[in-house]
Amino acid sequence: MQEAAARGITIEDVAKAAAVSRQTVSRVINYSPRVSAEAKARVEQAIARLGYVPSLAARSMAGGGSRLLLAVFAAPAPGESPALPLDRLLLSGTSACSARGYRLLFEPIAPNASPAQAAAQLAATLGAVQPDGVILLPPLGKVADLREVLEKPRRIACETLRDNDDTRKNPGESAAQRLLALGHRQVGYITGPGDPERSRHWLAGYRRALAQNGSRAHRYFVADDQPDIPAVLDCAHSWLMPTIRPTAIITERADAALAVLHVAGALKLRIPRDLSLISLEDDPALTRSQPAIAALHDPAADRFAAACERLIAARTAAGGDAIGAEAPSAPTPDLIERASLTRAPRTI
Amino acid sequence: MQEAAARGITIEDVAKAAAVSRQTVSRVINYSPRVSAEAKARVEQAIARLGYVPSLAARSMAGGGSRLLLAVFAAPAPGESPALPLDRLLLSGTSACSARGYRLLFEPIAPNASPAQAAAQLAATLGAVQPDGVILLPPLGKVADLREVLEKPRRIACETLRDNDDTRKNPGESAAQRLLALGHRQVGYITGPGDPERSRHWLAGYRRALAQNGSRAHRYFVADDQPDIPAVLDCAHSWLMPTIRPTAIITERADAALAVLHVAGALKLRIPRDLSLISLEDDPALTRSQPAIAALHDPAADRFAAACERLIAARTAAGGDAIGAEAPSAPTPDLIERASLTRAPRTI
DNA sequence: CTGAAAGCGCTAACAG
DNA sequence: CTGTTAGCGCTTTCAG
Repeated sequence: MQEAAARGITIEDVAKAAAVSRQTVSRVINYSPRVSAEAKARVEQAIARLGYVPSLAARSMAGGGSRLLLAVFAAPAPGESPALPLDRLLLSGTSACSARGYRLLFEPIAPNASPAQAAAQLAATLGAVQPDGVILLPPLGKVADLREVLEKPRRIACETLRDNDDTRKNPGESAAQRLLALGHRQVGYITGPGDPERSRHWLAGYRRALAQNGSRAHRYFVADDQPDIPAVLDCAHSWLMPTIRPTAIITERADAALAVLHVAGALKLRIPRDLSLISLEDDPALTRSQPAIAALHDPAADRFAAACERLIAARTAAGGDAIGAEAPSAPTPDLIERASLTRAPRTI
Repeated sequence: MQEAAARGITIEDVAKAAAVSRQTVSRVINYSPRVSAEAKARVEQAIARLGYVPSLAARSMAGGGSRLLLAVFAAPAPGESPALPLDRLLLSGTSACSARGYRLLFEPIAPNASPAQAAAQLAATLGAVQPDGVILLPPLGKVADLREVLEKPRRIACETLRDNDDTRKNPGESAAQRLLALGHRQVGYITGPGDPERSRHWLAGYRRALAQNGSRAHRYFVADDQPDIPAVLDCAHSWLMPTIRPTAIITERADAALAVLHVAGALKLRIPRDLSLISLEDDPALTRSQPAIAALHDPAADRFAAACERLIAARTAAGGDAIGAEAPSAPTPDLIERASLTRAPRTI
């Protein structure tokens, strides 16, 4: 990377500098094993010296694959916030791709588009970009028209990131079960703003877990439809003020957990001794709070990165040439235990 | 768009179907004026019928421009949250680009990379992608090595999105001035977690505004270094409890504004009659709160989209061919007035 | 206004 | 193991 000059330097220049043919250079940059160690060394040196970088466009055109992945997502309606943690997906996906020499392109589907329109839009992008793989982000995995477009002209590798709920254990249920295992019976649940359907689903999981353990807290300590922080504060206060109160609270959102933490503090309740806390959404702020608050790990970003890796691996394998791709990183545990968690107190 | 089949259909197919040469088709899809209306119509019809979409790679290779824009940003260190509203940038940038047939690629620069390493990384990407333009997101605009890379081999059009602070009126100052204009003197300021340097800068603006108006509130009602919601709640409570209290509060973060709103409610203060509120960060939740909270509009996404548009327009103009690009959308006002704002009460 | 020719940088086939 | 020969689909340049 000495010269770092990238534009204008072609495979031809490298071939000349290394005194080999273009093909040999091509083989080297494509990790073909059929190159002598010596030639390979010369080529690699020339590449480094010249600062050669293969052109994506040329590779794509010559049939070597575009080395482009396309992530398709539903654009939020104006004024709405996206249903996906787009920033985290961008970060994890991009790094997964770039580690393997791939690039990731995000394609929004207009929020009000019909399935047919969405399919047409995707088809156009597919034709223009010719990605090596496509990831359908939720809830697009369910749209049949889109999947069809990926099969029709030429089958394109496709990964579908389903809603977490399809894969992950129901977060509400997981959290509740953990708390129940710690002996808690009076477990509260506070929903957050966001996709109401998701909330309903998670809440149902929580209710299920509690019911199975004979707790009735889910009849009393459930705050449904709590959009903002003021409401959460009110709710927490009304729950924690009386003598009969929850010994543990689950919140869907990180800021809600923080709010509960504050109310507890104001009421002289010690965390976790008097009250255990779990947030269903993780956030750096939960690490810094006093005490730190346990949270469920959202695997969306990890699974997205994994999907990218699979897509890339698929093409690499199909190409036949072996390239030492690092193993996908180990999965993170579901629940990140932090100081906000402890056994239920003896007295109810 | 009848067939929507995109792959495999080339300019050649269209030319045949329209009974013209490839060139004429090329001229049509590039909006060249030198085509007879009749030929143009035939071509356009053929394109629609066949579902033809020009290949980016081929266009790029033939020298027609890659129709790719590259947005370079500093990746946050692991565990940190990004300094930029990446999701909003992605949304606005992507839509600005796709409206003109362009695509946007995000390139993270490793957080611990030296300027030289960053430059090498950018050079590599430049060589591979050959974008028609590059946007350097803050704080990368200041890195000389990066700008140099964009000049050296072949000058690449570049827009630099500077920190808001460089362009926008200091948000802390703006908000304070608005409040002062409304007659407020006791104006409080609550920082939020995030870039401490930014906080310092905004806070300084607030202080300046107050000092120029002879208020001393900035000596008493400033909560610096308030990382989380619990702390904000404590702070708001301690300010609003006494008889001598601020008549207006500025918060850097939306959730902090919501927290203050709650505390005020608990203390039976009516908003905005007893307390005016401005958040320096806007958020949909501020619309839904009771009452809605005024906020400063963050122009980052708009300016990013505008930068993309400029880059595209530059290349289009250079190409010489006229394409009717819509005028960039009108700028949004700085301060979004909402119900949380009113004149200061007569009594101090 | 239209067409023909040439080539962008690379990789898939084939030979050697 | 290496080199040669063809294009990929499009745009440029140059002729009509």
